[in-house]
Amino acid sequence: MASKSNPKERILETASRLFYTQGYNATGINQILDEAKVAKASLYKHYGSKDELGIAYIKTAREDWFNALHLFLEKKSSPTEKLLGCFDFLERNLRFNDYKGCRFINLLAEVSEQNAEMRKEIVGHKTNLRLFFKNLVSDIIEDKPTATQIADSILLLFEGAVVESKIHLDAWAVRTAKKTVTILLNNKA
Amino acid sequence: MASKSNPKERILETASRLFYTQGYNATGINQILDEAKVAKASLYKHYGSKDELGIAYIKTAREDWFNALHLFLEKKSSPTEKLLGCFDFLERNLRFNDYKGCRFINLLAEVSEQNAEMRKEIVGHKTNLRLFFKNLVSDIIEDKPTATQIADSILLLFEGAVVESKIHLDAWAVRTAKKTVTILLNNKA
DNA sequence: AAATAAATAGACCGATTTGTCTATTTGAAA
DNA sequence: TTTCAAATAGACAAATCGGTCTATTTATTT
Repeated sequence: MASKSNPKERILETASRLFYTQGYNATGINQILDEAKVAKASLYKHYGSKDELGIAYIKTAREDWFNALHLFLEKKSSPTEKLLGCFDFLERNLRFNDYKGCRFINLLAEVSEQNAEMRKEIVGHKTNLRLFFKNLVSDIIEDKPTATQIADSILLLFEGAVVESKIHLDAWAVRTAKKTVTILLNNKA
Repeated sequence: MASKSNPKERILETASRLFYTQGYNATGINQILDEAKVAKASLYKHYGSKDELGIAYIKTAREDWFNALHLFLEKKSSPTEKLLGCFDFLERNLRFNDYKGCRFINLLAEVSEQNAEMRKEIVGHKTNLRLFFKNLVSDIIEDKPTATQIADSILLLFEGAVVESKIHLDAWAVRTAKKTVTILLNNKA
């Protein structure tokens, strides 16, 4: 239960849920305080402002996301299995979150140039995701330019699937993306 | 000049620009009025509320988007040329708008379940885009399941390129997507 | 020129925003 | 038990939000 943790954690957990489901600008400080059952002074003591709470939110989201991915891929052995497993992970996650999409993409739509630190975290996360795919594909395909091209294509299919499943509230896009990844890999491997 | 058009048009033009660059929730009525140099009563006469202005915004954005696409593809003759031309159109557009991404995806991140009519317009637009690709690919690939699979893959590459270029403020994703489309088409055609 | 409609400026409203402050209570360590 | 920090409730502030209203001026039409 979130209500059992300490105030600082409760604030971040509640903010994380509300920022994700309602959006950052549409979520007010007072709603977070109400639902977290925490006093206002506690929020401004642990986090200095709403923006800093937003930064804490996106930073922990970064850690959580890759932690969950690596945990999911633990049992997979080959690079190909891991690559395809990413799309199973994605489908499970999107479904679990009622197709709310990607926290980072959603936030980026709201704070494009406003908060520089938020943007930095978002870009950093997506850069890591790009590198993650590149490293995996490099274990399968020797030719470097080809590996980069395929890896980036997988990235685009991945991101496209996230967005499209949020639009249509359905996971068909993720399965299509996964199928296309196998085609691309069989094509050049 | 926008300042030459009538108040109703000026409101929509200004709102369109601000909603796109700042986000819907982050843009207040008063800023729109200030920059459009229009009285508040004019806004509430022509559009009944901010939400209805938002709906008008996304409806005209729908029309404008496909109009611009069809105009861009006018000279292209073959389906393959048109498919690849979509990515040239995308690159030109994204660059022109300083990589602000997709109006529809951005708005969806802010009003997911709040405003049902906005969501309907967004989903409608993206459904049309999906059908657009499907029809084009169907002219190239006879086998229907294969055509659908390829068309949806192109859609995902397209959407992924939009998102990724917004993140990295660069068009490499669009060019990668375009290249992968040629691979997919040559693979099965 | 008179009549009518459109647009203007700007006061005003209640609600809400982020953020500050005081005063009190809780809880744990010394 | 005393002490000290952490958390609480809640008043308060200044700004902004979307939205309404009145009164005046500008344009258009007859």
